[in-house]
Amino acid sequence: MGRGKIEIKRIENSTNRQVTFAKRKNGIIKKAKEITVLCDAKVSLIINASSGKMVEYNSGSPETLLEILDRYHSQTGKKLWDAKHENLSNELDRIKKENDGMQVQLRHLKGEDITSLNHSELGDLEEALENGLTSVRGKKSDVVQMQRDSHKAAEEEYDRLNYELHKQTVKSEENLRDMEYHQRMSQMSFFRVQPIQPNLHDDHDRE
Amino acid sequence: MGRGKIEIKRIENSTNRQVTFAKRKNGIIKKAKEITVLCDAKVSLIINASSGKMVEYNSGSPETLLEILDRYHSQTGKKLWDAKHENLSNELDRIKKENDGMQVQLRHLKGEDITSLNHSELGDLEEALENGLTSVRGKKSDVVQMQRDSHKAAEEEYDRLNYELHKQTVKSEENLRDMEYHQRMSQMSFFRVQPIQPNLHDDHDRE
DNA sequence: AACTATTTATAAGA
DNA sequence: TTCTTATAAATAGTT
Repeated sequence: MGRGKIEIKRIENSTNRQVTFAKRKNGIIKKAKEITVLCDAKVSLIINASSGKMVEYNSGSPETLLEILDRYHSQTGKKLWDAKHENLSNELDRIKKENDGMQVQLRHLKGEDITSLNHSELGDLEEALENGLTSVRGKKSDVVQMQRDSHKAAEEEYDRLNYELHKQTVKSEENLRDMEYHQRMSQMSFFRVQPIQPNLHDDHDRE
Repeated sequence: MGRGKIEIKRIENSTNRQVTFAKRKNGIIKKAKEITVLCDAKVSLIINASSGKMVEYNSGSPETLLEILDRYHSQTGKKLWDAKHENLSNELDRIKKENDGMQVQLRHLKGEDITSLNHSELGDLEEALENGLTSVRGKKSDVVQMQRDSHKAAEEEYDRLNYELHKQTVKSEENLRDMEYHQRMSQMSFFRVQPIQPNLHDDHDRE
């Protein structure tokens, strides 16, 4: 449709190609809008120029695009963006299974849901529980012992301090006694030695 | 473009609308193909009829569509399927945490990694283990009892069958004895009674 | 970016 | 439906 018919093959002239792209791009978008209105259709249209420029047309909101893509996905069964999610999805599945397994184990260890277990499984379970119990009790008694030890150490320290205090007290008392003794002694010499001293006045008087 | 000009508004006549949809849908797809070839463009086109029927056109493979959508995503910054990814990611995190928690619990119940636990936690753990052990032992003894019961029942059945067999044997022996007795009797009568019987011939001879 | 000769798409009819 | 065809619309080449 134009001055001349063109073959449908890549337009080699770059300028020409860009012009044609712009024109036809608008044309397609216009058509998309028209069919949307005329026929109640939902259209998702994304056009990438080789230059990297991009345009889009969505009838309706981005959610509509998502809906369309969802339907595309479910109807065609093609992967599309699932490839992105595949790893995540797989990991989720794997971990969910792991989870379930552990949940069962936990319940068994708590003695729940064990109706379906046979005798040997119950034996294994019992053994595991016994081992756990032994281990936990050992640890617990360690903790108790440690507490006891630290308590004992504290008591010993207390005793030692008490003893020190006592020693100090005794020493102080001794010191006190000594002081009193000396004091008394000095008082005694004051009262009693004085008269014994030669009375110089007397002597003097006598001389 | 047609016999008459039409307004761009919803076509009320359903048949007409469907026809127009089919025609224009083809037209758009044709245009999409053309621009793809002419201008080196990448086009992703998905058209949904209100009826639910869907068509698509992608220049290139589904991966191209994915690429286009990727570019759409990165260029527009619009969410699109990120929401899905986010949900998945969140769930994965949640479950991983759950998993870790259970793993710790399991290790604790097995008596591992309990160094960091305090006395009260150890006490709780011990209690849980004891409960589990009680429950498992109870179940185990139930199972043993059941086995014993079934064994006993089997033995009783065996005894009963043995008794039946014995009865049968005794009966058979009695029958055998009876048979032998009767046989002997008949032999005896054959050997002994015969002579006692009136000898008809003799009688006859005698007569 | 506008123009326009032509081609192409398509609305209505068969 | 599909085909036909008159006509509207799109657009290639030109300015």
